[in-house]
Amino acid sequence: MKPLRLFHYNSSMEKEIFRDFLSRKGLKLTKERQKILDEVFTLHGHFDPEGLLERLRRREAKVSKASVYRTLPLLVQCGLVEQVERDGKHARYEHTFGHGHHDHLICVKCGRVIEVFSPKLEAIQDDLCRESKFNGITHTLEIKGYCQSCERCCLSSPQ
Amino acid sequence: MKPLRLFHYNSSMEKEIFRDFLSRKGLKLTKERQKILDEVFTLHGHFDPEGLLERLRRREAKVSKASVYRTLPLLVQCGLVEQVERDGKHARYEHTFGHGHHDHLICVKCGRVIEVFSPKLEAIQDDLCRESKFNGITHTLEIKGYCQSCERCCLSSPQ
DNA sequence: ATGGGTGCAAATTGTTTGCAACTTA
DNA sequence: TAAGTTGCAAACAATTTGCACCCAT
Repeated sequence: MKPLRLFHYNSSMEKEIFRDFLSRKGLKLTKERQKILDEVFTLHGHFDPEGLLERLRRREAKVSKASVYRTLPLLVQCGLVEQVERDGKHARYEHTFGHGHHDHLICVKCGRVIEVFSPKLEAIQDDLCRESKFNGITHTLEIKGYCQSCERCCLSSPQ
Repeated sequence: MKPLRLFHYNSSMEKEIFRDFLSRKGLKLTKERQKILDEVFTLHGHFDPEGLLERLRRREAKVSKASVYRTLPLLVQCGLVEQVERDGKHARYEHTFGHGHHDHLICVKCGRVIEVFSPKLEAIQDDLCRESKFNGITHTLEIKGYCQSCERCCLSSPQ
């Protein structure tokens, strides 16, 4: 993990990671998988399969919906992408490599997402895992509530 | 909130809370809603709409699938139930009243769920919200990894 | 060349909804 | 009795899958 930080961020690193992962499982790095990987790391922030597909279409990239749905779990499995929220029916993802781990404050009124990070919080989670003899790999923390502007303008509205 | 702790836990309290919530919104406490509420507080642990419906059927309770799906959001809205995980397609819930807030360590190998709680962690979350001027209402923390027994026996198996 | 991968369209499946009849406040 | 609620079945929408052809390794 450490050495990576010494280099200038290189956009082909995630491709190498993905390729390694695939070959270790006897799978292939096809053009479609590459296009999907590129798009995921080009866009910053969260995305859902639908939106990703749309972005791919808006460029040249001809990738089918099925391939998007088949590739996302692979990206999650090899740790390049995380599933961050599943509100209603939509699964939402974000890429994690070169992005840094963080948690989310989600406004239930306007949907805004604020990214936060606290080393102390990470440390306490390690403690919790240790106490339960649990080998924690990843975690998701989502705090739902009201962001500043919704708090200000909608205080007394119903719901 | 305080007075409740002074009494021995009384199974009708959640009913009162639900009734109050409903009447405040001009809704009614129907037999179906009561049966659903009872079942949710009878079962301990997590559940999904499907499983809840099955349990209801296994007793006398004639409640339709539609009513289950229509009632669960109400229970969430009034704070008696929380949505805790959404893995694959299934939404999972648990009741919170008389149960105490806690977070989850989820084993990705065997699916076991360990409940944990840390006041320090809660406090740090409050800090995070304050820094972002965010009014946090609820939160969900899920740490995924390997529980002790899966760690022991499956260390080198693929995936 | 061979085994995995793709696109398409059809199938699945969890969840939502329209509606006529029924209950609760 | 007025307004919300139910059950049913049909509608939806996100995701998955079968299959014939295609392409990395």
